[in-house]
Amino acid sequence: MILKSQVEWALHCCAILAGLPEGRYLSTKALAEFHGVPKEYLSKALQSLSQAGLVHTTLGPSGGYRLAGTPAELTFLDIVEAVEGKARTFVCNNIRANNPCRPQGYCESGACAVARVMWEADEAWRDKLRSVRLSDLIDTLAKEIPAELWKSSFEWVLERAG
Amino acid sequence: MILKSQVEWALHCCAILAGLPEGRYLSTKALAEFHGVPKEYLSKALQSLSQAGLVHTTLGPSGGYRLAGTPAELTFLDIVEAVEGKARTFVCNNIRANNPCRPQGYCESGACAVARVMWEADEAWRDKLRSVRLSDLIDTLAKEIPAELWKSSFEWVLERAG
DNA sequence: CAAATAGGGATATCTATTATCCGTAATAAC
DNA sequence: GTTATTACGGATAATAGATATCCCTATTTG
Repeated sequence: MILKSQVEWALHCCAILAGLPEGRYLSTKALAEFHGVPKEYLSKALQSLSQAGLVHTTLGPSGGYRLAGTPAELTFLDIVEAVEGKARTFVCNNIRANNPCRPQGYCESGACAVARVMWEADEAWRDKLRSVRLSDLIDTLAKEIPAELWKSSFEWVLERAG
Repeated sequence: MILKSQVEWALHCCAILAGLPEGRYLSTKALAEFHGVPKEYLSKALQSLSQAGLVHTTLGPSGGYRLAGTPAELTFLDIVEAVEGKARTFVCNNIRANNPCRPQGYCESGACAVARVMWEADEAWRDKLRSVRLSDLIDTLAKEIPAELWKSSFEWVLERAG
């Protein structure tokens, strides 16, 4: 069970978009080049972010993506769920229902106890992702990335932002 | 991203094995029939449990599986990891390394900040699974399953346990 | 009008999951 | 000892999902 690589791409892209000046947009092409990933496929991830309402888009030359809100309003969970979907990672196929000792027409009282535990773990995962905002990531990156690289990356983006 | 159905099977099988009297074994065939899942494929999941040391096996007629320890010594995480593997659910492909602004031969200081957050969430998931013991599940099931069904299921198993 | 863009659909490729089959060694019952 | 039954591992196939590419359309900028 491994998350799509698009999740990683989307997170990094949002981190870049978070540094974009007000009203500017960055294209799929620029984001793909910056991260060294295939443009066409990255486009699908960005469309997922768009459909989830996390980013705004504009068409035409100088078009592209910008965050729909502030980095503090966007959580890791928002981004992960936009790309990966909101479905639980554990699917209950209710195999207890195959128990040969069950009386005919027996009706379940509630969700399977096994599934409930797995779903609680799933929720713990989501809770953690919900607790980290994009702005937290930016703060961390600002501390860890050398000032020189931070600056040149910002300029690289500005040159291509419409 | 969805867990293997074998995870569900393994959890339910362990719940059954937990009720097995001391020194008795239950075969793949019986476990497969009880849960209504393909015997050959379930066998793979049980082999994973065996390789992880969670269950003991015996060959020959009246052979099969029993828990290696007590239900209180076995956690959900043990079972999930035995089947699903211990690998993290988020793989960092280090796409930050493709940043065109990076100086030649630039060396990472540590793990990517994005990956660290994703891995923390992964750990939160594992922490939750580690906190629930198989004995906890049995306690829950004992409360929720009608006494009649509980008893008949136990007898069904006993008839087939070697 | 021309160029560049997001968006969507169709399609292909690759990988992981799901599933089945068969041979081998070990064990228990007879 | 013989036979039946079992776990185990390897090989293989079928299916689904992830990864990736291509093309067409509508829209916007210059």
